[in-house]
Amino acid sequence: MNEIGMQKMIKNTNITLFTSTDGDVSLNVPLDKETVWLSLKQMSDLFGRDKSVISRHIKKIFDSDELFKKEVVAYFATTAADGKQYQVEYFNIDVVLSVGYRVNSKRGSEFRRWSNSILKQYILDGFTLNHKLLAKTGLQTLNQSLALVKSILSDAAYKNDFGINALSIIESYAKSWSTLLSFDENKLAAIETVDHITAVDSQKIKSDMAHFKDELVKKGEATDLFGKLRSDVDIDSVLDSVHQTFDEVPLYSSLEERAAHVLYFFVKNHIFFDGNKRIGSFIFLIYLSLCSYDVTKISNETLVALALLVARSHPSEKETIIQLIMHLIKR
DNA sequence: CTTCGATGGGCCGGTTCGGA
DNA sequence: TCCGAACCGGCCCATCGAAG
Repeated sequence: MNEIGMQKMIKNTNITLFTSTDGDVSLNVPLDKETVWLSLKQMSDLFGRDKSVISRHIKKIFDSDELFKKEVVAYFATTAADGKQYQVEYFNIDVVLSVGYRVNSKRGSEFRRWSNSILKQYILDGFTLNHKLLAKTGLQTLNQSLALVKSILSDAAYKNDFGINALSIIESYAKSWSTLLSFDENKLAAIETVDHITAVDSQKIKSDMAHFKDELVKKGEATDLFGKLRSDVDIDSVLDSVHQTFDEVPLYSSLEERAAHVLYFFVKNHIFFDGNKRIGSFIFLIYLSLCSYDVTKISNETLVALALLVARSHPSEKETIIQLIMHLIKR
């Protein structure tokens, strides 16, 4: 027995959950579905209070929606003292804990100290968990949750705007989580797709950009400095740089890689007096769409996050950032 | 009909809180 | 600081439904 007098031992299919310091109580409780179940009588013995007291606490717990009866109650056939079989209500460990925190008795205090010590240990264990293991567990849980939510949202009742948007957000989040986890571990797998390089129409990009600026100026969200070139480096030279070759072999072989560099160069090189992040994001989208990429797959939130990530990154992190962008827009 | 488990009413004692 | 109302947690007991 430990210092607060509790012991836990497996006994056949039952478990001796708790023995008080005075040794008065030893409960054999059924184990089922990875939890323990206690009847009203057992909780009454456990906490040293009348059954009506326990019953009233449980009623309040359910009335206040702290717990939901259908989730925490089970009925087990129980042989009573008279030898008859009764269908008795049993309450799982969630109810036992809730009642334990409400009951004002010596055993209730012992129980609270015991459960607090367990909780404290769980918290400490949680903090010392390996970070990567935690992240992977989170990803696994997320994927399982995603599958569940998908199945729910596939129901006809949820085939509305809300359902479609919710599913889209969850799917994007799951993909981002996975990518960011790899990013965090610095082991993003290289994307090796190779596609036919088509020159983009830089005049089209420039005219769209001018139109973009006009719209922002009209809305008061940009000044004349927006998009004004800072030096003799112009848009064409940046676009040309992502299409450059070495010994007739393209330096950047995939659309993802070229687009990632477009975003990176425009955001990072500060070639404009104002609006580098917005223009970089805008040209990034135009570039992708000119290459027949479905830009609707990229949410506004993702675009903003990418631009900020590029802007705040250290130049030494360039390759990692490029890989991250490539994964997030991977077809 | 008897026994048992669950529930609720009535009552009591202790605590909390607001007003004088 | 005192007092009374309100609230809470507890016990006792009656009642009801289930089981045999």
